[in-house]
Amino acid sequence: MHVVFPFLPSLYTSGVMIERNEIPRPTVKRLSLYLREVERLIEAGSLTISSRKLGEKLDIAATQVRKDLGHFGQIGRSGIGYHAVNLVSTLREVLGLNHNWRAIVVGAGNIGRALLAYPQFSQRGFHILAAFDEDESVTGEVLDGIPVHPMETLEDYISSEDIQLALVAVPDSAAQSVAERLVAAGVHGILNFAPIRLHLDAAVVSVDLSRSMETLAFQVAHGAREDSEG
Amino acid sequence: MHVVFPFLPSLYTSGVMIERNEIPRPTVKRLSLYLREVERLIEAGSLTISSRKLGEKLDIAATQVRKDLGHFGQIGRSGIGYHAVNLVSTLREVLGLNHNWRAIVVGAGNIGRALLAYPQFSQRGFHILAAFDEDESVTGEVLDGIPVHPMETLEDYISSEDIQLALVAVPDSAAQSVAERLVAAGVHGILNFAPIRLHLDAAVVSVDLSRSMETLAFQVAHGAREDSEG
DNA sequence: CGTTGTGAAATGATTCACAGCT
DNA sequence: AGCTGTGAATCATTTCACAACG
Repeated sequence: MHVVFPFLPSLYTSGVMIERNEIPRPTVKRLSLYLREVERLIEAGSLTISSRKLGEKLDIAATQVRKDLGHFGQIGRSGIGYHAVNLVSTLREVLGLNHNWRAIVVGAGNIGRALLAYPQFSQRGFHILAAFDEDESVTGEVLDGIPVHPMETLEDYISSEDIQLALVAVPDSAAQSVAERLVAAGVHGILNFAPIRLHLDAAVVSVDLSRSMETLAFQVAHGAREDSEG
Repeated sequence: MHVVFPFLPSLYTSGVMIERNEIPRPTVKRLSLYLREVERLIEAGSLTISSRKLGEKLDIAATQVRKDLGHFGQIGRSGIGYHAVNLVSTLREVLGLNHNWRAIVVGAGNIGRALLAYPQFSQRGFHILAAFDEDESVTGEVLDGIPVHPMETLEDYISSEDIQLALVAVPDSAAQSVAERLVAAGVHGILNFAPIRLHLDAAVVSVDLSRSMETLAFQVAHGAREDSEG
């Protein structure tokens, strides 16, 4: 399955040109890994990074790395590698991380609270501005510096605060209807923690903990000794 | 990439025969979805389930469903579909869910605590028996009915309690060394929440929240309107 | 007629091989 | 020598097409 760039004829922003074509889904998922690893290597003093060095750290073939990065034009230099700082900025640009994302958490149960306290989000430009919950014993409180509002105020908040992303950690039975409210109110992307397939006119990424555990159980039961994403 | 069944010449347990051959990785990841959906359909009164009905619910092509289930022998009936109850038991068997999995959580921070309270695990046969943390202010406590032990007792506990799985939610910098201790002490599978690639002689499934958010950001930034796993 | 199971074809992704640059 | 970029080849997965069954 491919993600199609719907821009015609090309997207040109802050120096990174992306031709109107397709980026394979597996590539998109690796971009995030590359970004994090390049940042680590810069931290460790690297000015320039070869596809081989990057691939070694991540257990990805060097030629795979080059094919992936090749989608963004000829950004490397023969005999040298990739300019580390430029590579970070290309990856951030492509992933959409230059945007300042405004997000909310819906559902202030155990998972919701863990998300409120997750420090990596704000470091990455994902700003969680509020949480929402149905339970009156929690609304009005401030958890980890983030206010919890009642569900009735959801739509008003999303439009007045210009919220683009929502992290949905509500009970399974409520997930579809909550997600519909979010999208109707203007949210464009949802990170879903309920183990159901949401049917929406929006981007959805799901984190399914039971499924991850079952994949793990399968691997252990069958003696597989190999990493995989959950 | 394939998961190879290391059994010769075949695995035969409680009625389900799996020939010694390979099951594609994408198939394994769908099995879990099938199981959950079939359970829901049984709940809703279905005795028999067709590949088309199952596929519709999950947005998976009917022929994909049939190819996937075809790995476990000829378990469907032409003109009828699959016997719902038998299908559940085949899927549970294949996924290794008949086993009573004994697990621990390492790291009793925000994510660790959310995992301790996650009800779906025990429903699925994953029993979390204890948590471990370095912080003395939390060791000795009981969270959601689960005791938190000090890290020094990790190895003894794993071997004496016969722990097979560990959910690792420790700081990034500690993840690799903690995971090594777990595997050395006898753990066979790790669900890893740190955004690093663990190098271990064990099955590893990783849940990477930042990466999921970045994949979501990419999709929103590029106008994709399609679900994906995180 | 609706359904499964399955070879064959098509599609998609990774790896190879190597030309060309530094 | 070490490196990127990329067409070609290989490998993996999905989809098609259809025979056989209920």
